[in-house]
Amino acid sequence: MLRLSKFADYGCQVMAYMARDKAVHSATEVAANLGMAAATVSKILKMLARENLVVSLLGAKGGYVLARHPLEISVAEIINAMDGPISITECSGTTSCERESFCSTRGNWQGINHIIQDALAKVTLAEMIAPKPQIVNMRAIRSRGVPA
Amino acid sequence: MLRLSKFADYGCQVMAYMARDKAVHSATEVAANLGMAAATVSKILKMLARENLVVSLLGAKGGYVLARHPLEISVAEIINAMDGPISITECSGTTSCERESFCSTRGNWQGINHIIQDALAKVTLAEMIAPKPQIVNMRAIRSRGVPA
DNA sequence: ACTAACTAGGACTAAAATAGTCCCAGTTCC
DNA sequence: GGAACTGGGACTATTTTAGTCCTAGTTAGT
Repeated sequence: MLRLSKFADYGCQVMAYMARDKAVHSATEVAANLGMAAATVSKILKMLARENLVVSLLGAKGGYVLARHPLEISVAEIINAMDGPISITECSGTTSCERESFCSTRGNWQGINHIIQDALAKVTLAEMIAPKPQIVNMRAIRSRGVPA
Repeated sequence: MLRLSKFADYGCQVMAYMARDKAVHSATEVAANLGMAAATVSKILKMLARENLVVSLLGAKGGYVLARHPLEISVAEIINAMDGPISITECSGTTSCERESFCSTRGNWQGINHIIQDALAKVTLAEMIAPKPQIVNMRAIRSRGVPA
């Protein structure tokens, strides 16, 4: 139900790849290693650069490097960079919709948004690339058991 | 970033409308009251009925009623009914993708999915229609302050 | 100074998902 | 029997998304 665009997914993969070392990676190189089209990876890296998640180095031998340590980059940031601001519905608060009278639900959507935002903000890139999938939220596991 | 389809949004509105009383509501009536196209509302109610969130009554004077008490219907269920199963990425576990070697991130997506799923499962329809927007998650507020 | 290897940015196209409409068949009430 | 409904699916239009390509600008090496 909650769709994440492919870009957001790609974005995470690219970031995860780059997080493995501090070397400069060109778009072509990343593309080759991830088995993705060069043009697509290039586009994704441009987007990530614009949002300051990666730093671009111009010129020959240029490329991209993570802007921060993987521990300091959250999944929420990556998704934000690729798909725009997190919001589960269109009426995100600023614009008032005509149906507002019926839409007492709005406050709750916003609450839900916050919850999801929080959940994603807590997962760092470092956790994403952990070889053995790390458990994201210990409380959730304690109360519900380990997800299948 | 997390997009909810319009259908899911509509679905919640329709459910919220129906939750106000226990009367039988026809699709046309709901449509008129919510200011939506009759055909669209009809489609939405059919979907909700197929997922047993509303009960349909055939024939003249027929229509729809909530299948359960608003307190026992979660937002997650409504969204599920409209948009299919909750899943933030495409590789939801059963199918293995070719990129699996790079995709050590998968375990974490699943964890994130669970968190979001949980968050939505905790919000009931009754809470959604509460006149004063209820706070969904007290912990979140305590730790971060009331959302703007 | 020239060339090769890069990124920046945006225009553009193709493909797929979404939203929305319509139609016909079946059910029930009066 | 006719009117008022839902059930189900086919269909179309629209919007999003994904993906490609082109031109300009930057840097390293020779």
